[in-house]
Amino acid sequence: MDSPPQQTGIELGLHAAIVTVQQNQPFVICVNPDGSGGSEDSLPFGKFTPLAHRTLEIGLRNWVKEQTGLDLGYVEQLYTFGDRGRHAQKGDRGPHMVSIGYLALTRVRDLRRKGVMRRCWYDYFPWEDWRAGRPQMIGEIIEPLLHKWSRLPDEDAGRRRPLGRKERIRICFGHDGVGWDEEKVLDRYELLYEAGLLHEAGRDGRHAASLWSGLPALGRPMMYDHRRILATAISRMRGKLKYRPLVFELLPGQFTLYELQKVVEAISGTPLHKQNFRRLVEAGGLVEATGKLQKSTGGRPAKLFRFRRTALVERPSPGLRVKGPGR
Amino acid sequence: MDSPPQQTGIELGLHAAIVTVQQNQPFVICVNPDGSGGSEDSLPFGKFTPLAHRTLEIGLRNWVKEQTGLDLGYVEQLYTFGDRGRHAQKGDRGPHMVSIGYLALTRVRDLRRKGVMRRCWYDYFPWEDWRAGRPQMIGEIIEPLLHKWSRLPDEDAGRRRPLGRKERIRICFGHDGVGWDEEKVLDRYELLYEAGLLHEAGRDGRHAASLWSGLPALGRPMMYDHRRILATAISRMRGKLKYRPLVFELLPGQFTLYELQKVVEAISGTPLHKQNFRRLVEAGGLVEATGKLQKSTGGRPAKLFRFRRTALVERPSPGLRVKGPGR
DNA sequence: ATACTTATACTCGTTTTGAGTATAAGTATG
DNA sequence: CATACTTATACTCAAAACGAGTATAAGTAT
Repeated sequence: MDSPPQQTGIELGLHAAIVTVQQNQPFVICVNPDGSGGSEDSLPFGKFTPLAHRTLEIGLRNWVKEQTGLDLGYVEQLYTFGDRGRHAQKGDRGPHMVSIGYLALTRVRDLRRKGVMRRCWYDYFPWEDWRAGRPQMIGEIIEPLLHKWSRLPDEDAGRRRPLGRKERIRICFGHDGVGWDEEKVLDRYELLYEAGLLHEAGRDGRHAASLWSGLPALGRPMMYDHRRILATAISRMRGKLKYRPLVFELLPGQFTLYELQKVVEAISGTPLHKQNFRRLVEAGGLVEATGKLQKSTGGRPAKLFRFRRTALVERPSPGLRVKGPGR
Repeated sequence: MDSPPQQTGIELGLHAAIVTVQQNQPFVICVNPDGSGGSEDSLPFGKFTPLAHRTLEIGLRNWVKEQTGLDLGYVEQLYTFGDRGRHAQKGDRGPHMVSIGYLALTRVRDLRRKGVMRRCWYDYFPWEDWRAGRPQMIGEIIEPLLHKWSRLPDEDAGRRRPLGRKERIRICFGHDGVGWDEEKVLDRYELLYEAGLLHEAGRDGRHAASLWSGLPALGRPMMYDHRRILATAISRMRGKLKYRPLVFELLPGQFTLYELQKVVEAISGTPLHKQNFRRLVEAGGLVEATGKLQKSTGGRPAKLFRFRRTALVERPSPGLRVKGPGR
């Protein structure tokens, strides 16, 4: 017998984008559901069960602990995703799935759990890494395809879209006098999604995949809408970096200013002027010298610093007001 | 017979903090469930039913339309609230309620619907309006009570609370060299809540209301956790104002720079230097003169301006980088 | 000893900001 | 219609912040 015709209810999923930085690379922690097979990467996630978990965040922490063995430190809610068809991949007619995405920061050193791994987030968003200059793929692959798309008929024009496709491309990818805004990670993801250039868009049936036949994959795809959640996480981190001392969650207790800079660059995806970064940080009062030195720099030993927790009390928005390369 | 022992499921509520500005006052739109009786104000809200609504936002728009008659323009998701006991007021053992809060902006002129009204948001948060200087109630009522609270034993100390109560009070209310940060609306709400100084805290059972017997109500309470949602909305608006052209959603098509300033002041709750505000706005390129004049100023006629939609294309973060009075 | 590395300090011209003063162009009042 | 009063707008000026360097310090590798 079939299961009874269950009233279509709602299930809440909790999803974590767990970020860590190592060797100057920003990583996100992934799980690969079928062991290590060919399936797509997925963020750790699980269902919220109000009977078991007093709060959403506790539920998230439990799922992450169970799936990855990690105890999370800093956790922040990002966004709730609830569009119908989000789980179209499954094709099931079960209860409607609504997902809450979280950003978590950690300093994890090794992941021993099988099926759990970290991956550089620029594997998923190669166009977001400007540390070595503008990525070639933007000019060579993305922009030509987007401009082709911008000339196709646009059924959405006008309706809730104050800007045309061409303008959106300019804003997102920075051209013709518009600068690159490293915070627009989600906008860029959504533009590429809408243009049908991402693998996920095919699942959604939004655009005939045939339109872009032979398209090289733009970044590594993820399960469901997990890449969108990750894009949201990166956007949030890049923005919040500037007015909240988030970075220190990713650094050890003591660090050199250059290490700090490299972490900020890894997250923001832009190179920074070393001398001015140092001036900014020291003037900001977020940090204090420990009196010790780091010898293994290869050159002059660097002073070690620590985060001044009390800085939170002194400054209205204690972040690293870094600015990218501008236009 | 009782209803069958229903498996405790999840219900998703959609809540809207609808903001509008009139006569230099920021308003939020409320509904009073029992007609216009003595019951507490509530934000428009309703259940998300995936069968009826394709997306969460569509669901929200429908509920708002049904309850208030308003067609919303700008809508933005704020936060998802899911703690157990949020609806403790009801005391029911039904399905667990999770709520998604939204911020909406509108230029509504008149609300004709019965039971629907607008109310100045500083009725709920009188300590947030610094336009005429530091509100007296902070020094005379809030701070004395908070300091009394800070001397009580703190069971949370250390655990997930890097800062002590005294430091949190200083950060939130700006004292001893710490400036007032108008964006910390939610932090202040939560501090007052934790201290048991808000009416809502009594419902939660967190603090014996008797501790503060004879306490004058700190701001007007709202149903459930609606005041927390409103605090989140105000925080978000005050922050986003600075890097997104939100204000223009609240202004008519044409406006003088002084009107623009008054709207910004109403939202941020701080006074601004008129000449510098004008310089900032004109330099920002967000606005262009229409060539017409507003005569009814009482003095020299003011030029009328309009929002330049294309400014979005030119600037990386096109907001009004206003700064409050600082410390 | 010499070249090379990285860290740190200082300089300098430009831009932005805070806080004004000065002037323009109306209305209200005697 | 002269005068005071109102509000709008323009301009000034010193302080601070910023972008892009040069200079110097203190190590390692050969």
